[in-house]
Formats: sequence, structure tokens, C-alpha cells
Amino acid sequence: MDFRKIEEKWQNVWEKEKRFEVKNLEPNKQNAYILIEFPYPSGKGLHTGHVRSYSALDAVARKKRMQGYNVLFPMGCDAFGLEAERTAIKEHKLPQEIVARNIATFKEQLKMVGLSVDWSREISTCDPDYYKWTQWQFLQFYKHGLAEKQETNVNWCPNCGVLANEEVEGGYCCQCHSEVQQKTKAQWILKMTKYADRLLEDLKDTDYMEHIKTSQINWIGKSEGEKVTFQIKQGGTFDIFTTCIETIYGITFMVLAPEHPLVKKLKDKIENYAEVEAYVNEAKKKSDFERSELNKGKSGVCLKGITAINPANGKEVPVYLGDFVLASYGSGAVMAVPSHDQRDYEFAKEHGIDFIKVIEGNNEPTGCAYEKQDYLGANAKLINSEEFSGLIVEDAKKKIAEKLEKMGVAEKQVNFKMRDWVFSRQRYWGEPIPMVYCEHCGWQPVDEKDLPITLPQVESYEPTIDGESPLSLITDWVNTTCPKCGKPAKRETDTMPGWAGSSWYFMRYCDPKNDKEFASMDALKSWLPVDLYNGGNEHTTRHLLYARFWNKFLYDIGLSPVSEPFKSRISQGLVLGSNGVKMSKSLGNVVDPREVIKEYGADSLRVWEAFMGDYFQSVNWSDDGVKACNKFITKVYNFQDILVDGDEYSKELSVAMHTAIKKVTNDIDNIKFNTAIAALMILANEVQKVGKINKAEYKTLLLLLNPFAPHITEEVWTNQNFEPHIKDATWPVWDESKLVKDEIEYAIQINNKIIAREMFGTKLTNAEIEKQALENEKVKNAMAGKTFVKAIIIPNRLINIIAK
RNA sequence: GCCGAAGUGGUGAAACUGGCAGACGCACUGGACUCAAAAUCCAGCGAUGGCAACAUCGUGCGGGUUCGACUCCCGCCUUCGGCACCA
Repeated sequence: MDFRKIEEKWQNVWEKEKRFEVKNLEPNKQNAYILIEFPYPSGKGLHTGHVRSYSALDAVARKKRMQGYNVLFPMGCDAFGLEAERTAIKEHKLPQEIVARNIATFKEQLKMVGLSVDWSREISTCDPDYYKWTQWQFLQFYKHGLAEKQETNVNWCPNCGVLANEEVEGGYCCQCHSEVQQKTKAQWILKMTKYADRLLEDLKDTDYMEHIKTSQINWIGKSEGEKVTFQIKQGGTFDIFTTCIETIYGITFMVLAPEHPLVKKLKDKIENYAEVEAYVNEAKKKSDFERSELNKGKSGVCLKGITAINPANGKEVPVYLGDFVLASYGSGAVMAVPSHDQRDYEFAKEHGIDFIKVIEGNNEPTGCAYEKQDYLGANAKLINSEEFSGLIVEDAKKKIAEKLEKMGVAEKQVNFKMRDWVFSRQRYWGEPIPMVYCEHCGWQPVDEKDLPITLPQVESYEPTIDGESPLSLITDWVNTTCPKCGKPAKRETDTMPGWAGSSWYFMRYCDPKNDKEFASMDALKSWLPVDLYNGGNEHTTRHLLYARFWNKFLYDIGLSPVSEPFKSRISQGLVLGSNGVKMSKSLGNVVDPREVIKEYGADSLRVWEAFMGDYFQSVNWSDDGVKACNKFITKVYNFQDILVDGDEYSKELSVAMHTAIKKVTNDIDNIKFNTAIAALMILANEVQKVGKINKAEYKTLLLLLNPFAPHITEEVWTNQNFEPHIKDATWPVWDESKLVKDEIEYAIQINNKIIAREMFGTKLTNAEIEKQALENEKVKNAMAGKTFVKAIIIPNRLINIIAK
């Protein structure tokens, strides 16, 4: 049988009759939105790993359609980004060309797989009709005070200029492997931290896989504690943030970030200012990598002549600068309690500072700090803490906070690890940020009617040496007029990060051709929230945060109908190369689905990828299984030779049919494709044993297999002129009553050892089962000389007789 | 270091809510069909001992709970992902 020919035939039919195009509303149908993270069209094309998730979600979409849902299953390309730009530079072509070429390859590959995608809704983030709305949405962020130009640190490579975080690998540039440094630069940021609480809170309304939820929670990193104000004896104050206020009597020093503004303010009072200044400069030069990775040794310098006063007991303690303290978190200063914090412990050791122990418990470790994760909940008590000594830690925490709050030197504070979203990239291949700088009016948003601000097509777009965007060199493009006063002004030359376009693409699918708005409220209402969202694990955390944030903002300004865009989120396991490592061109272990499809057909590939293992677990690619699945499909195809008449399930196959329907239906719903295929194989084996299959049975088998092997099932269906047309056929349903058996085999155990197996009526009571079991010959023999104690009966499974 | 996912035959893996471990495949072995091969079909297939019926062991390691543990609890080991001084 020529699989390819059959598959091409049906793919063409589907395309011609626009089989999978959907309207936003369909009378008497419920909508379902099945979404797969759109691919980044890299030059490598798709590998068999992509096919795993695409065909899996396609199976879900196809089944839902047969169950009577109006299903949106769209596809597009996340086309802006560094890789296309880099490839373009290497090949001396325009990114536009590279992307067009890559998208063409992707589509060819995708179409060969036979996905039931509504291609009329295809989008690409680098299409001006699309990014016009990305820019428009940026303007809304700006107009609502959520976009702002701020001085922030950027990653800086001496060769390549400004780098995105994604380009920094372990402190080195991913391209030229130079050491990455930090540089302060004005950047656009989106104030995502304003949404931190809601991004955390609203997770409760979602049904993400547990580990995905956890990583959202960890990334947001909420911590609750106290902000405490410390007086400096020599004048001035500063705040610190702590989650361990109970250790305040254990403070023996304070540490400020090197960037802390107090350093300059106290200049005259610091006796060793030269040394301090040198340290600050040194810290500035260091990359984040050095500051974190290489410098666990806790470098620091004492501010001589400066002391801080512990508000709890009035004690004076020295103040240090230390670059382990991050200026960007909390208030850039910490209280140091070396007895109860490991970092403080190491710093104190390094610099010869005192320790004061303030907590005593019975699980104290030796040779390191006794930290909160150990003493909390361990019934530990305070010592050396004046009136709080003797209190249980948990009580002391409350009481000390109360005291300091009453004194007016402390207040409750919540901090987040999550930062605002640095939204500028000094790159060519991204959405231009639609802002104009005017000497008279400052930053001005581009007039909405002038959108999109398109990327100029230019010869040279390589990153500049000074770290400015390549767009800055294109003076024609840069020079414009101020939208406010009309005088000459300059365009913002930074572009948006790759994450921008992907933060709202699922909305555009709902209304992809709309040129009045990014999507109409009606269209959005009919599809959102996404019912099932699948994507790779690698960037789930950040993508979800960005997309959720973006949507929440649109929701707040009345442009999105839902506060959470995705009802559920799952992630497929990777398909690794046959050697157990990630597929990559350089390792030569990439398997192109086209090769497999040419040899065995798309249906075999799809069935195999469903069957190869648990969808959420990674697997090594092997094509042994493709052959097996091809065999299975051929077997089903050949059932045409043993087809007989019959509009009802035959007696011989009735139980097998209903069992399979139930199993396949539930397994697809529960994303257990491997066992769904196994159930179909079992059914096929049953048919083979019986030696014939009737129409009703064959139709059901074909429909159950259709989500996984859509081509061959439609081929057989059409060959046999089955009614109605397969596109109007409905998903089979099982009859639970047909699964009820009169008798079931039980295993009979005595003291957990299986002694016998016997059929038992399913209507028997436990007492009757026990009686019958004890009458079994083998049981009787085994019970000789033993005394019956009791019997444990697990319905339909086993009887365990306990005997002495 | 922290967080997350995982560890079951020669191999990919199943196992509902704690209830007969290894479903369904692959590979392998034997057989049927064939001049032969391929394809297909039938049978076997965790380990050890035994001619056998059968017995003992067996889900990374060590403990525990339970009549009963791949599954729950405690303590480890290994692999893979993510994050990295977050006060």
C-alpha cells in the first residue's frame, strides 16, 4: 500500500474543501480552543519531537470535533528573534528572507503530518499586520503608565554589544564566548511587578500541571517580612528587608550593596573612602556572573567610621559594603546575623566579625549557621534577646515585629523576586518600539493611526559596536517629527524582545484578519480562555508569566474578556535523539519527520509518537516502533478483507468494542495517548482472533483510530462508502451496562500468597464470596492445620484469607 | 546549594483510589506457509533452581506503616531539566 499517495490525496482534499476552517460561532455547538505553542521557525526545521506534540494535540482536536465541539486549532510562527538575525548575518541575507524560507519549510513539514489546522488563521509575529497590534498594545502599556524608560543594567559583550539574557550562557557571550559585563543603559521596561500579586493569586483559577504552577510561584518569589529602618550614628538612615525579624538581637553588622546611595552621601564620614571607592568600582566592573558565581567567598569592605544602630536594643554595629547584596532586591541592604544565616556566617568568618547566637533548638547543625528552615517548626527558643528570650521562635517573630512597628521603625513588607520586564533590545530583527524622542516634549508615543512603524529594509543590520540598536544608523528612518509639537525628533531605535509577539498571539488567532482592532471582544469572548495549551518545557515559566501579565493588563483596560488566558497548560516530554541527548544539528542526531513519513507514512509516525511512551516523559527516538505502528495500521486497513454485514456490534466483539471506546475516550481526555493506542491494538487483536469484523464494528474502530491516523481511516471509510461522511460522523460512545460481566476471576490468597484462582459471581455479597473461597479445594488443603482469622475482599480482584 | 521531573525485564513501557507487577509493543527463540526470502500467522519470552508440577527472589538503595507497597512515610544514591547569594 502506498501510504504517501493516500495521505497526499486526503491532505489535498482537506485543503481544497477547507475542512478545518472554523467560524467563531456555530449554532448549537460549544467552542473549544486547543492551542499548541507556535514554533520558532529556525533553520533546522521541525524534528520528530515537534511532531509528538503537534500530532497529540491534533488528536485531541479531532476527537473534540467528532464529539460535537466547534474546535479552534490554529498555527502560526513566532518569527522575530535572534536566531533568524544571526543566520541572516552569516548568510548575508535579510532576516525577512531567512524567515520566509524557514516558514516555508515548516509549513511543508507540518502539512505532511496532516494536522487539522485552520490555516486561514495562520499568523506570523513579524508580519506588519500583526506587529502593528503588538506596537499598539505597547502604546496602551505606555498610556497607562506601565511602560517607562529607565536606567538599568544590561549584559554587555565587548565584541557583540548588548546581549539579551537568553544570549548569556554562564556569564559568557553565546556567540564569541567573551566574558559578559554589566553596563548601565536606558531601557524600556514594562512594570510587570505591579501584577506580581495577581499573577501569583490567580494561579488558583488555572489548571496548569503542578510543576508548571510551582515554577510560576518560584519565579514570582513572594516573601513576606519586615522593612526595618536603621539609624546611622553619623547621620542618616537606611532601610533593610528581613523575613527573620526574630533574629534581630543577633545582628553583628550590616551590609549595603556597593551601589547603595548612602555610600556617596557618607563620603566625608567614611575614613577609608579611597578603599571603599575602589571596591565600588571593582564591583561595577564585575559581571553578574563574577559577583554570584566566582565570588561565594563573600568579598566586602568595612565602612570605617560608620556605625548603624540596632533599633531593637540600641546597639552599635559596623557597616560593610558587600556585593552579595543586590541593589535591585528589597532596599539593597541587609541586617547580618551570622549565627542564623549562612551567607552572613561566611561573610563574618571572612572578615572576622562577632557572632551572637539568639536561637537555641535541639536540631542545631555544627560548622554552619542555624537557619530558619531548621529552627522554624522545631520548637526552638530565643536566647540573648532581652524580654523575648525564652519565647518560641514563632511567637517571638510576631512580638518583636509588633514592638518595632509600635516604635515606628518597622512595617510589614512584601517583596518579590520577579523583576520588571526589560523590554528593549538593541537589535534589528524585532518590533520597533513606537516611541519618538523630542528635545522639547520628551518621549512621545507615536500616533496610533501611524502604526505600524515598520522595520526599514536595509543592507546592514548587525549590532553596533557601541551597543546602540542597528536602527540608529539608519538616519532616514530615525529622523521624524514630534507627534506633539511637530518639530524634528528621533525615533526610538530599540526593538522589542522575542517574547513580545508571543505574549498575545493566542488572541490574534481568534480574529486574525481584523484591521480595526487586535481582535474584537466578540471573537475573544467566543474562544477565551484557551481550553488546552501545550508547549515545551524550556521557556514555559517566562512565556506564561509574560502572556498572563499581558492579558491581565488588557483585561484591566477592558480589551480581554478573561483575567486568566489559559485554563490549562501541559508540557510534552522531549523526544531525544536515539543516543539519548537532545536533537541538534551539530550532533547529527536530528530526525526529519519528512524522512520517516516518506518511508512509513504520516499516520505511522503519528501513531508511533503517541504510543512511544508517557506524553510527559522524555523518550529516545527510535524508528523500530514506526515499523510496528505501520504494521498495526496495515492490519486495520486489511480488515476490509474480512468485513461482513451487521449494523450492531456482534456478540463476540461487543465487550471488546465497549471496552475500547471507554479506554480510548478517557485516555485522550487524560493525555494518555500511549495506552489509548495499546487499547486499539488490543481491539485489533480481538478482531483478528474472531476472524471477521462487521460494519458497525469497523466504523467504530476507524473513528477511534481517526484522531491518530486520520488519512488511512478516512481512506477506508470512503472505500467502503460508510455513512455518513466521516467528517459528519460522531465519536462513538460506550454502554457501561455492556461491560458488566456475570462472573469475574478472583485471585485467592492465604496470608498474601496466591493459592488459587476462581470465578466468582459479580452479584455475590462479601459473605458469600468468603464462603465460596473457603470451599475451594486448594484453599482447603492449604488451610489444613491453620485457623481462619479473617478474609479481606477487594471487589472484582482478590480475596486475602488471613490465617494462623 | 535550592526547586522540579524521573529511576520497573534484553528493550520502549503498563499498573484505576494501597490489591494478581511487566498490559501493549520492539528485539529474540521456536514453529507454520514458501523452492527460498520477505510479508503474514501461531507459540514462548523477569531472574535463579528443577525433567516437571513447583519453589525462592524481583519495581535505584536502606528502613518504616500495612493483612498487603512500583504506589504512602522517613533517610540516602543516581540521571535529566530549571534557578542561582532574593535577605
